[in-house]
Amino acid sequence: MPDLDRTFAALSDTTRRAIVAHLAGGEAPLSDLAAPFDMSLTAVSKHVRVLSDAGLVSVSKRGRSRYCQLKAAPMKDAADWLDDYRSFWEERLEALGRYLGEET
Amino acid sequence: MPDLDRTFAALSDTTRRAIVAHLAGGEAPLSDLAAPFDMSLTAVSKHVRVLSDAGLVSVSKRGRSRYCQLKAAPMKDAADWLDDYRSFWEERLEALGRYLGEET
DNA sequence: AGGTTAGTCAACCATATAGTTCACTTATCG
DNA sequence: CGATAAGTGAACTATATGGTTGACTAACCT
Repeated sequence: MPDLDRTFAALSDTTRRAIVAHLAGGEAPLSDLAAPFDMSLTAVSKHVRVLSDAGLVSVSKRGRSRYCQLKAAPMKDAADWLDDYRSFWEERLEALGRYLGEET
Repeated sequence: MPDLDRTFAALSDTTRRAIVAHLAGGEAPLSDLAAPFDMSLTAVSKHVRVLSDAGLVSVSKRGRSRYCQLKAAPMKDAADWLDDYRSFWEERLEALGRYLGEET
């Protein structure tokens, strides 16, 4: 599976995006990541594996904990892909704004 | 399914991203979209449906063709989500660059 | 040593995706 | 009218996802 496929797929789940948001504040062990969710630790572990397979997160054992860390590169790759179309949506939304605002 | 879930999921397929790229150049009928792919028209039709369910594309009948048009808003929503973490990855990648470049 | 905490693994279930083929409807062309 | 082109819909297959539970391993704390 191409990298971008896996990156976007990894980001296509609310739980995983919340995990990414959590990790943006610094590394955290699995159990910390799991705490906010009404879901088994196993389920969170699988979400982290999806993120890790996509390269969005790296996991390192320390004692009995698995510390997860957000990785920059795939985030940037996804943002870069979208940025190629930034001019497209900015023009459209500006045009819409002008239409709704009826200015001039 | 939350909007962002569907948007990212829609973008998590190479074929669909290629369709988006094609449509960024202007609207096109399904058969034009399908032409570059070694895949049945039915398959492409299903891809377009995924994009359309995600709000990324609108489809309008004209004659016997279905013209597809790229929609701006969900693209921007996805980019906005990623942008929240832009500072994160820029810092990381800059730090990496400094390390590799060994400047100062 | 014994108990608790952190996490994985395997099995299972339900649903979604990505593709196929075949049959069908519409619309255009001659 | 009849042929062709554009596209949908249904049925099918294979694989992935998102979740569960239960058994297990590994580490830390008394």
